[in-house]
Amino acid sequence: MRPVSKKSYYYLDALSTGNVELSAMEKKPTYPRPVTVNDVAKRAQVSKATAARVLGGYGGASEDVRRRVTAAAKALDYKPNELARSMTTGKSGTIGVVVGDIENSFFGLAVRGISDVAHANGFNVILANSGENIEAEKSALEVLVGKRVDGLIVTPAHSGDTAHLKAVVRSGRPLVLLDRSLPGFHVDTVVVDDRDAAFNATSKLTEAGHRRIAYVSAVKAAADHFPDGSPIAISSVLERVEGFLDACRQAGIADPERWIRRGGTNEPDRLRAVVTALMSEPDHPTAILASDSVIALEIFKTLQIMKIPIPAAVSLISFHDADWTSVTNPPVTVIDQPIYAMGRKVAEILIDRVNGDTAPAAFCVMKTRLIERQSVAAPP
Amino acid sequence: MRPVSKKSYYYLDALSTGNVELSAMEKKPTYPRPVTVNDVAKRAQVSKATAARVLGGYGGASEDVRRRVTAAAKALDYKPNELARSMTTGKSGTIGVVVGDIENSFFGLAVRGISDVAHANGFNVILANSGENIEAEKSALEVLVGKRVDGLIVTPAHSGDTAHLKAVVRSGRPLVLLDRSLPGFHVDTVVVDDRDAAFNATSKLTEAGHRRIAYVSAVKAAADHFPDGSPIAISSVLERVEGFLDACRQAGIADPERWIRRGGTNEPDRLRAVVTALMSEPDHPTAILASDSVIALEIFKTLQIMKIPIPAAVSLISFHDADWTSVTNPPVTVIDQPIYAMGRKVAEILIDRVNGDTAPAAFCVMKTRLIERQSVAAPP
DNA sequence: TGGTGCCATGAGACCGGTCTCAAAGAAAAG
DNA sequence: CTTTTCTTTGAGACCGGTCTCATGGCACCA
Repeated sequence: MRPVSKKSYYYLDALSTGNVELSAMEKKPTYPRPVTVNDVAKRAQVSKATAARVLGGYGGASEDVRRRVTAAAKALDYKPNELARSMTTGKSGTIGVVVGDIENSFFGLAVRGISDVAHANGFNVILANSGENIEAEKSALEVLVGKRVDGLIVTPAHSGDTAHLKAVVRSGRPLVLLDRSLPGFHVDTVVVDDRDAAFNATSKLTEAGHRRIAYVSAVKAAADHFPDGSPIAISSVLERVEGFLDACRQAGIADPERWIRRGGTNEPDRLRAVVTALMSEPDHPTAILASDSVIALEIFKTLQIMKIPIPAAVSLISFHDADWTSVTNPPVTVIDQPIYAMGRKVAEILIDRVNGDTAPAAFCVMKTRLIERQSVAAPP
Repeated sequence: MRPVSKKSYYYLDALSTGNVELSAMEKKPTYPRPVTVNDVAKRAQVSKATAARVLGGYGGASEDVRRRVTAAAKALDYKPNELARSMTTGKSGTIGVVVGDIENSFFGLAVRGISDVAHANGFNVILANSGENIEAEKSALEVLVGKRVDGLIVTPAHSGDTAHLKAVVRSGRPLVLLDRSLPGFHVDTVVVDDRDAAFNATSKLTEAGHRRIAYVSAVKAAADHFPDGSPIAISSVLERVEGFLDACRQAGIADPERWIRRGGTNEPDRLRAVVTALMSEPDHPTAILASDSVIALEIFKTLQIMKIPIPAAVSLISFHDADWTSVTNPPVTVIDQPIYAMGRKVAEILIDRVNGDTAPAAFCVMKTRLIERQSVAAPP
């Protein structure tokens, strides 16, 4: 027997086991190998290096050669292999974005802002969803770094666990935080004035005469209550809670913490239970502040089911001027955040960094605005 | 309230002292070169090939070597370069998705379905937005193919211009169409029964006694009217229009085409103008069928502004059971599409193809369901 | 004890680009 | 006409993995 090459061994194995895969493979049409610079070069009668220069648009070349190469490329339908290109240049022309919940229109809008700026600057966007889960965030980051993205935009799911983010910064890859800051972590950050926003909204409620005001947030946690010993892990949530509490205290409301509740991301059932329980208490709140529009929508639905009229029995204010908030009955008063602008801003900062900007880390706070509609009234 | 500077742009470094990371950054980006298999190999005292085998998990290796390499990798914090890996294997572990409008919750949900299946199978998703623009679609495709995605999911923006899609198929890269089919283009496709859905919804309106029914679609075009000589370029739109017309004709309505209108994607002003014009005609329609939820929302708002009561003066049915449709006043009757399931299905088909499935192209039609709420009544 | 087959390992080609460097040729300067 | 400078071009290394192939060692068997 002659020496058995790996190939013929595979072949024998397939035959002896009656493997169907092989016959499938045999049938599989053999697609043309994608054309490379080398193919173009040969056809244009120049060296690989020369062809690469005109194709990649970096070196000089005579008019004659340039024309020949371009013609050959078109004739062969040459498509550059971005992978190979990225490998030598070290640049992928891609930025990675990790958001908490892609289905939340807040992130949808922010991502559009990011994409618009990215594409205008010749960058592509790889989007990953953490589902507000820190482990998913870590693995997403791992993948994006593995793909050698040029920079990262992240809405960190947890401010306690930031080793993976610090590792990114240490490796020299630009990172910008969106919507949430990380205490003690000096890196470019774009957020809104969450504290002011919550303070203003809550003040609006206290001024209307409310004394029992609930704050319902989205972030999943072990317990429903915030003041349960479990720390608040997201800066924007913390800021909002503080603004909320400040406004309550300033209005002389005692123990406002008791009305703070958490729902869960993508867990409408759980949130509904929380709201139902909240409103079933004997001295239930007369006003609710919702931390985002999906929370608010669920609260709205639940109140509707419970036949609790807005704003007659309960007033409602929500973060995020989602599109539906103006068509409900009543339309709901919201805190308008410049989300699209935030997306643009965060992408602009990132791209500057990718292009070599070494200025000190910027902390960018954007203003919000209260849009008063008809979901706020005096308490019953 | 906490003072916020007008420019809302702070330099943290100016406030904090002695930030090591940043002062290092001010110098030059002399970051440590990322560690490679070679580095690991050297540290573990084995050859590059051996280290690569255990790191890549493909070849065999003795227990001793395996342990040494693993330890070295951990000590050096080795992160594989996916780019390099993809280049030799030809597989990137990534699927590309091109949707019409990422902000439309229809696509948001579908993308979540796709992502869930993709990630469960070890694939990553690169998302691109065509904005229903055929040129943007082409360029997105170009980029994704350049990045050597393993497969593509596309919602084609135009059924007349499909050369770029055919080129993808010809190159052997799996492609699956979502939500829209392409006539004469035999490739895996996942759609809903648009024609039936439109027929049923329209029938519901005719049964309620309506004779003047408008169909408002999202797709941008040169003119407002469909029957203007410009062909309908998207299969699902065409199917819906046909279902709509069939139902009208079956109810004995003459010239139903006159009530067909187009808005525009991401052009609320334009759509509002269309609706306003439509409803300002002397014999304006008494019912409207909206082709998706963002269209419906805009129609809803416009009618509200015009003080045209729903359903007293005008009945409304919309495609897509968007979350807000149940909280409006009145809640709107919708055609529920299994969007998330469609996303999952389309990803499953694609991944099967990537894994070598060579079965003939599948055409998958999913059923819709009419959810009756309170936006339909008899005409005034 | 030699043959045989398997396993572990290392050397080096390879993927498809970029980039460095040197040689050849052309134009400009002396 | 020679020297210098600039431009155009080609040869080949390189990026960081994968993969083929050859080799050396060991177990198994007659």
